[in-house]
Amino acid sequence: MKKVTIYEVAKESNVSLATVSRVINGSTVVKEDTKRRVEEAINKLGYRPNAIAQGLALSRTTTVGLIIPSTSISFSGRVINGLCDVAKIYDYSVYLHTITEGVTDIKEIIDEVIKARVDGVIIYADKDLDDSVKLLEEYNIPMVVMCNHISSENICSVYVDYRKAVFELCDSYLNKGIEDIAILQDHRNDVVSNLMKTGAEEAFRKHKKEYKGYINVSKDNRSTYKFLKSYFKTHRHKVFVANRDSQALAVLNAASGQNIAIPDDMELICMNESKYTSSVRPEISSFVVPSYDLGAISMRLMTKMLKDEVVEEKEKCLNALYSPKSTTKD
Amino acid sequence: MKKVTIYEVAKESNVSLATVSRVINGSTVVKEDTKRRVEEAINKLGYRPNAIAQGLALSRTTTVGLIIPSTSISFSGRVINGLCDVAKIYDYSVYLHTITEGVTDIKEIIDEVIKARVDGVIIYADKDLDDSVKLLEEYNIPMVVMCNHISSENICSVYVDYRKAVFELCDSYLNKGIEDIAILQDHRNDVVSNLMKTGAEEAFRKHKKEYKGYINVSKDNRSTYKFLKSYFKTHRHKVFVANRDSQALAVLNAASGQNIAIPDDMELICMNESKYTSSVRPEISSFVVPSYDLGAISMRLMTKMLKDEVVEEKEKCLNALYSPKSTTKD
DNA sequence: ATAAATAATGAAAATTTTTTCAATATTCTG
DNA sequence: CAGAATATTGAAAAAATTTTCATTATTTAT
Repeated sequence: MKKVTIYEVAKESNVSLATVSRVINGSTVVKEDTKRRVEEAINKLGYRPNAIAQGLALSRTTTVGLIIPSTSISFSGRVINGLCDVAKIYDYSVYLHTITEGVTDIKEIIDEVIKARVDGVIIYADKDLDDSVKLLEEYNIPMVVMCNHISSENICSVYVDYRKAVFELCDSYLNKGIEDIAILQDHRNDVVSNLMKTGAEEAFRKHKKEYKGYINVSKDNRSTYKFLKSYFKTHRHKVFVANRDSQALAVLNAASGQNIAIPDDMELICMNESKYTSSVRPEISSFVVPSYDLGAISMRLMTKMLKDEVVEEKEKCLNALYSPKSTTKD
Repeated sequence: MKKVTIYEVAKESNVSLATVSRVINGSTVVKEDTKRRVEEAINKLGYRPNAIAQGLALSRTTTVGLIIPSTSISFSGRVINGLCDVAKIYDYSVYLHTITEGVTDIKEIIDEVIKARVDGVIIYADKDLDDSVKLLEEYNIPMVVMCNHISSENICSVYVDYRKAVFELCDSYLNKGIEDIAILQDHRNDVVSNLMKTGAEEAFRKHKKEYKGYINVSKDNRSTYKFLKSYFKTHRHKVFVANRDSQALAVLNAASGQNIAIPDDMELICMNESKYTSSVRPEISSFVVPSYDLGAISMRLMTKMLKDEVVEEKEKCLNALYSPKSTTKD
């Protein structure tokens, strides 16, 4: 089972390498007759072009590096899906590198990606990855940053406007005279939490008030649940905002345990809708975050940069759609 | 910003290409002094080897193609994590291709993977992908098949033994004289459902009974929920087994709506534990499926094949761990 | 029918690396 | 110190493509 190269195809069809190459790429016209001969040879021999050799000859790999944290995988999963689907449309391949917090050396990954000569890099950069972006910037490679707004000559960014989401949420409650809004904060200190913070504070400022409803918890859902169970023995809130879906479930369970009826005693809102927040009972409100789109749009922007199309918007802001708990009882 | 190649490094450090290559790869000893000179040049110029050229010269890319369906992304997500983590340890990169059912043309993906000259392919092959495996087989490329047991010269496989899990589950209930066990079946007709079927049937056969407790539902959770809501008006079961976590939640919600107490009136068991099945109330039992391990082991097997280590077991069977609902109230 | 224009093809260089084989330099042995 | 043995290095080929420039073949216009 020897490997068949362009040479064999050339010999089989009695033409030169150049002509075979032309048939493969459709770059120049070749006579209908020779084209057919070459194609027959390709099929007969089962020839598949070698992308590595092509990459070398063209200094182009039609490959995009994706660097993404492995936490919150169901979210990143949808991002990856969107990204891959669009990549496929534009004939790009995806080089995946996941980052396991505290384990992965990001410099190594960047080295890897640069070595692989990907045409561009898409990186999911919540707070922790800020300096990776800077590191990559030095290579002057086209980049799309997800989850953060940074842009420059070679960099586009796509993010979800959690600030606006929380602002509007708080604003509407404040308009109704409700100001007892709790926001769960874990200690990730990531972009999302910070945007939420800003949104809440802006809303309260608009109403000439100061926001101080943060409830600090750990990253671990189980201990968050335990904490809240005792917390609810002494504290109540009209509105409770959680970031991730698993946090929202922890709140829900802790609240139910203390006979806090949702939504009557307390509104529970999750910033990231998932199939779980939408199927749990009692039903809770949530923001539908366009995670698939986040990936899809990022990749689309990347293809634009790579194909030298004009990128009219270098920073793309996506809205989270508020989806109040369904009131219909089916 | 011109690109720096091995030539520039050679010139800068006054040695030949060959010597630079030797320093980079540590393949042969070079004099300590020259080695230092070369390394200085590499740092000074910021040289990064070109993996594409290396790939061409070596006919080896240290790259593994991963083909995985995009459905059930939180599960695949963990698989991907395990896989990437192990890949990193052995210095392999991952070429990701997701398959969107009904959208993606698998032949195209296989073409892509072959073109990219990956060193091996790992494919998640529940039923639908059987023929892709056959297609790939023709290329005689090292393969690991996840979720299915196929093995041959060049193929290893790793799967979770749902058959055994369901067998033991049913057997233990039958031993207690409980035989009213319902199993939810959607129409995916995938490997997992079939294994579950086999397990249940074997257990019942062992007790000289015939199993016929399947409840057929659609793939869509929302309609499953609606269906079950009316189903429970007229039917009751002692034990109810769901495959995916979202299905289990649908059962839970439908049952609660009909005042079926879990676990007192009905035991609910989910075959795939997730952070949701483990945090929902009332608590439900579930099998912990080692999805991370599934990916990690697959990649480890792949590295063994690629490094020509002996692979003692070509088929690796993983057990799902039964985790009955926690009885401790924290 | 011939010159001019155009279409189709091929030869060879270029892409960046590894590796083999040969050459040179160094160290050792007696 | 000569010759042998060994260590270190370099020249060139090889990997599979694309592309430029030149050449040959064909068509068009006169």
